[in-house]
Amino acid sequence: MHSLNQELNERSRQLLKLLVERYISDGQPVGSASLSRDKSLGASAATIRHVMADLESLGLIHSPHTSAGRVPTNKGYRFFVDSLLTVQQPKQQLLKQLKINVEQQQGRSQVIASASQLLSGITHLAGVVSLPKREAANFRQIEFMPLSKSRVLVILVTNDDEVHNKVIQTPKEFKPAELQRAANYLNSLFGGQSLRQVKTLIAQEMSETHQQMNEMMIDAINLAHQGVGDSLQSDDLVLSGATNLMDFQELSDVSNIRHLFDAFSQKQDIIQLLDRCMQADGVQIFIGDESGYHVFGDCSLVTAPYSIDNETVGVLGVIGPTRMAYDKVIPMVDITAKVLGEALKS
Amino acid sequence: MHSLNQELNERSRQLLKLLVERYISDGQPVGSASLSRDKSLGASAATIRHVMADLESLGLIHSPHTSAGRVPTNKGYRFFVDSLLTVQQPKQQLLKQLKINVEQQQGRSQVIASASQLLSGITHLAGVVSLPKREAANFRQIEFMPLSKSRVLVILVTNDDEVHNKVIQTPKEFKPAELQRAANYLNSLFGGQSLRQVKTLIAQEMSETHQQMNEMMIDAINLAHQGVGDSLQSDDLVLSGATNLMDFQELSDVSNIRHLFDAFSQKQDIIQLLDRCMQADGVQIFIGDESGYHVFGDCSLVTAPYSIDNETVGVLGVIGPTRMAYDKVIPMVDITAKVLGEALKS
DNA sequence: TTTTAGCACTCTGACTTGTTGAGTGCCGAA
DNA sequence: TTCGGCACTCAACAAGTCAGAGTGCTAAAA
Repeated sequence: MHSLNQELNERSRQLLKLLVERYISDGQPVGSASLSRDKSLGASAATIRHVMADLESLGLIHSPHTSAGRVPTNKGYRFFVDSLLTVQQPKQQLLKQLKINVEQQQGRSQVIASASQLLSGITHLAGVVSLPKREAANFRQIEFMPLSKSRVLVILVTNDDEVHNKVIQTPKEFKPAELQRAANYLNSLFGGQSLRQVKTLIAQEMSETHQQMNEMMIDAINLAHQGVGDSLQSDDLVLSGATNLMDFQELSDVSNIRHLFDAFSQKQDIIQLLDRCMQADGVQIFIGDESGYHVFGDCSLVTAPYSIDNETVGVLGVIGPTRMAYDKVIPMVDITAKVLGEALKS
Repeated sequence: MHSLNQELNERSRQLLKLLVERYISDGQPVGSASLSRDKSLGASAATIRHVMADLESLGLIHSPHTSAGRVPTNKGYRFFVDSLLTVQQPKQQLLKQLKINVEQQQGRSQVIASASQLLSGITHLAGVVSLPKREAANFRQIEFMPLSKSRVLVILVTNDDEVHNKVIQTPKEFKPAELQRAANYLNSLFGGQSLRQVKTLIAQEMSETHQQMNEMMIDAINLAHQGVGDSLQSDDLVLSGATNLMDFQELSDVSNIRHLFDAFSQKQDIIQLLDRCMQADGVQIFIGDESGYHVFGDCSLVTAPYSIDNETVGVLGVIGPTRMAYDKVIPMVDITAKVLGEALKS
């Protein structure tokens, strides 16, 4: 099969574009007569019907029933966003407003929450932001606090002023002074490096022959291993405006909504899905079940990774019905990712 | 108006009880014929109709339309749960299962999440647990960490192994050693006391004449004031199984569900509502909009406070349609509160 | 060969109509 | 006070009608 681009002549593409746009704005199947009224095509309803028949045989549109107009298929949407879509650049004013809103928040979690809310508020869809990967954060300070004989509380502070804590089991009892020394040692060893580096450093130290290390250092490394170890992949996400999705009839049967919200409270699957978008460079779009996630049968997901200092640390995006205003959503997701990255830098 | 208890004779009460039970189990308006088939009443349909007419004029039941059976009103439910309900004691085995499930979790938040999930899982309704008030927790240790010239990170560890942190602005620049001294001082001063006590202590110290205090102590108290100050009412709640509510037809029109879920993601109003239940001693029930919260128009809320060492620290409960199996939900909420309190003690 | 008008056909959705069954209120007898 | 009987009401369902929108096909026009 050769590319649709070659298969379709200019008029067919124009027609498909018009049809998708019309369906997105009206939500009703669009028929030949309605399209022929649009002067930009300059063809009669009958001609349009011919073209539509072609498009249907190519699987780009289909009829819900005999005498309803046509509706884009997922494949049709895909072709539309890939080859036909002209995105609207968002107003400069909106960008400014966005920046102000996000940057006036204080605290990492506030900034992220506001980004998510802005996404959902402006698009009237559901906004989602994955929390920044901790691996990218820098090690600032570690402290140990004895809780009981064999339990120690590890407090890890990263340079984005976040505090992570974890209770670990220790093989032996440590005296406060020992813990203090271990912390001092680790702080001088790891201070300022990224958690990813720290992790590899710990792995190195543990595998090396412990010739030039004294007992305290060995203990310290072991403690760090337990305390820092799996605290890296604490994935989570912030979801806003999920209820916006209830306003769309195409999703509005209760069982559909139920599945969707089950997925939202599950989180796990969505986190995985977003993780897959971390690799991509710019805006990425999943239409319908392209995500391999059947719950999104009638939904699309528009995502963009966001980065701090050129390093991708997370993903944000918008979830909505396949029938969404891609021309507005895509740039919105795009600039929100940039704004969020900027805001997190400081 | 004298009490309904006097107004109603035994048969009327039996009938109301039967009617509510029938409606709760079937979800259909229940008619006189259907009730007369129940031998326990021993009255004909016509007689039952007379009684029903009385109950209707008292506002305890009503007809959705001329020829549909009767349905309990909120007032009817209220009378039912207050005077007619015989709760089922839950099986011993369930209690055991519950205990095992909750106690095998590790970490406060895990324990709470499991309690919420069990509530929703067993009742097939929405479970909700408010996080324990921090005020009840004991002060264990405080640490200060300089972030920049005028910003200090306060780390507060409580005896339930929870770590709370907050960035505060300081009027002057502190040297690390100064912060260390301040922390030491505060730790020796407050160690082991409840945060509520600590709070009053701080207030006292600040209002007293600072005669016998040196400058370090004054700084320390000021830092503590900022760091501990409003960290007390960090209210939050854990909600599970909200999607269960979508299964009930009486709520299943989309706009109803939307309002309900808006409220859930809002959280604030529900937190307030739960807070009001902290005062109550045992299980408390809000039927319909008795809560003063119109979103719950067709919902009821069954709550119970839970306590650690005889001190009430939080509230848990179940949200469901007014037509819920109160006889099973009430004891379930009751024992879950006890189990949760126990589990949090250790 | 492509485009167009015309036509018969199909399907949905809104509306009407009739029927059934459940339930009610009232009345008069037991 | 209780009960059976009776006329009445209403929702729910099924079936039928109708207008409107849209289609595919065909034959004529460009």
